[in-house]
Amino acid sequence: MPELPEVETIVRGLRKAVVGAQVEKLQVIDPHISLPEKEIIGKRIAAVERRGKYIILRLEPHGSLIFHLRMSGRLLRVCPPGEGKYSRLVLHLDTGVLRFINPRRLGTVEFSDNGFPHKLGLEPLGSAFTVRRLRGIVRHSRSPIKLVLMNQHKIAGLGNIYSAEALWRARIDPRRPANSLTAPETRALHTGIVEVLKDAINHMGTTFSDYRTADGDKGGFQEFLAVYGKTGEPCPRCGTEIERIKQGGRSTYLCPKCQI
DNA sequence: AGTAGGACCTGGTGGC
DNA sequence: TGCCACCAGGTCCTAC
Repeated sequence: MPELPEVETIVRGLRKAVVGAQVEKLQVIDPHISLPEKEIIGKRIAAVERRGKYIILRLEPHGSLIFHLRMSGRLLRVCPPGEGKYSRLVLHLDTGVLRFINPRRLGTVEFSDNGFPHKLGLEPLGSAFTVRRLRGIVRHSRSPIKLVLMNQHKIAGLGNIYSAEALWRARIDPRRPANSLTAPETRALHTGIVEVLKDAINHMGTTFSDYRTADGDKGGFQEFLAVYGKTGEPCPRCGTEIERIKQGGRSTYLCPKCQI
C-alpha cells in the first residue's frame, strides 16, 4: 500500500527510535520468512534508510534487513491495541519491539550482506531527478505516461495514488503516450511529481485503510487528494466530474476536461 | 516493444 | 446471515 511518502514517513519515525538499538531476539511467525539469525542477533542498527519503496535497516558492522510492504504491510514500533493480529515477524530490540505486520503476505523481508540487491530507477526527490532526466525517460517510451511513472526501474517510489495526482497537477491525460509529451508538459510533470511527493510527506502520507506510520498513526494527505478515489466528485480546478478508468489492470482517476 | 492477464494473498464492502 | 463479485498505496511472470 505505501508509496514513497508513506515509506519515507515510516523511515523517519523508525530512525528516531531504533538507530543504535541492539537486536536481542527474532521472532519469526510466518513460515515463509527465512532469515539468517546469526547474522542479525546481537547486531546494532546503524541506520534506517529508504530506497524507492524499500525500507532498509543497516546493521553494524555489515548486513542489512530490507523490507517491502507491498499492498498491506506495516512496520510498527508502536502497535495500537488489536492491530498486532497479522504480525509475521517481531524484532525484539533492547529499546522496544518492532513488528512487521503483513496481512496479505505480499510484503517481503530479506537479509542482504552485500548492499542493496534491487535495481531501481531515479529517486524522484534526489538531485539527479532533473527535468532533463525526466525528458530522457519519457521520450523513449510509447507506453501510457501513467505506466511509465509507475515503472520502478525508471522512477522509484511513485505508485497508483501519486502518479495519478502528479498527472492531474500537470494537466496531462494519463493515457497519453509518454513520448508525446511536449517540453513544457514534461516540465509541469516534473514539478507535479516533486511537489505532490513533498506535500504528501509533509502530511505523513495517505491513509485509506492499512497504512500507518511507525508510531501507529494515520497519515493526513487523503484530505488533499484531487482525483484519486474521487469518481463522480467535482474536479477541484474546473468542477468537471472525475472519471475512473483502467490502465495496466489498475484504477486511474482523472479529470476528463482539464487533463489533455 | 507493448499490453493483457494471472499469480501471489487476505479482507472489506455492497448487491441481492 | 449467506453468497458472490469486485475492490485494494505492489510487483513479477507468461503469452499474444
